[in-house]
Amino acid sequence: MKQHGAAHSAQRLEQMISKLREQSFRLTPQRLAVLEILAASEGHPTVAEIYEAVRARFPTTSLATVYKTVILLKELGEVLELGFPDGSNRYDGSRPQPHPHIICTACRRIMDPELSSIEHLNEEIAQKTGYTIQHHRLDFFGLCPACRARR
Amino acid sequence: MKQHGAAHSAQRLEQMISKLREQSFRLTPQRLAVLEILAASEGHPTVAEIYEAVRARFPTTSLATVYKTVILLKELGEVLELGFPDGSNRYDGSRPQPHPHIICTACRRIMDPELSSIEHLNEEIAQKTGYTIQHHRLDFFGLCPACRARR
DNA sequence: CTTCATGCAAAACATTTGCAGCTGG
DNA sequence: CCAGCTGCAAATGTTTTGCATGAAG
Repeated sequence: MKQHGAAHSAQRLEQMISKLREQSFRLTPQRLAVLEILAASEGHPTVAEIYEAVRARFPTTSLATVYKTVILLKELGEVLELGFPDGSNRYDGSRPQPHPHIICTACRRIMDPELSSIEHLNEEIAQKTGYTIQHHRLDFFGLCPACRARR
Repeated sequence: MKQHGAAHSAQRLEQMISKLREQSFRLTPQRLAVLEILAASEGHPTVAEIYEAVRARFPTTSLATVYKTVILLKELGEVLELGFPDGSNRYDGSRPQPHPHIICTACRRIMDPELSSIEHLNEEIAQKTGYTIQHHRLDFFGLCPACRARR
């Protein structure tokens, strides 16, 4: 269901670094640490989680810097921001293109399901509404098998 | 593309009132004002907008009460909450069931497009992942015809 | 009458900003 | 070197909470 972890992660990291260099952004150790965390993230970490992970590797990093870096990467299209109604924001640096998510409403875990027929929707909408579609967001909410069993 | 405004709005208001009575929640003037605004809302107002609209009719209402009422209605399933990555929350009291939205990234207007093949997706996901799907969220982002012309 | 709801102000959060000092290229 | 980045702390903005008062049922 997902690409091979380590290889994909290394590739993502390279891609992010290139993008920064391309646009003459500096590669500071703090930034690099954030990039590595995001590129390697299998889950969908919050800023606070990224901050903790970065600190383990580079202890003087500040929360503000993590925010600034994440925002920068988002603007460069190298990270996908997922905001939820409860105000929590999560980030996906592993797959920065929009893709569906499925969120367990009990354990709050987020997964990336495969789903074929979505690109189709963009076209249908464009045609019916006359809008130029830039991107979309599709989330499913429900109980994962483990949490369902636990009830 | 949408139900007839006034009739549908009145019907939604009745439905909300019934739901509150059913569960023995009190019908205060402040609540009623919020219900009316939400039931009649063609757009997708923010809490601040609801607050303003309610104040026009019932000037002593506090922001906290609007929040509490909106949260109550959300829990009763009578209002749909739409959170966005920028932290803004919007509410749809006119159609409380999940439905797709299309958001213009220039003028920020939100519309409700018709789209046939969504229920189908719930099933496909349930089958592929083993989750019990409770609800979903589908948003499209793009330029509306007016904003595109303006470029 | 007896809750439950309201309104106020303070608290709680998450995120952003201003700025002095540091540092990558 | 010096523009851009960092870290700190303060500011911001939104939503939540505690509690005394008021009113719905």
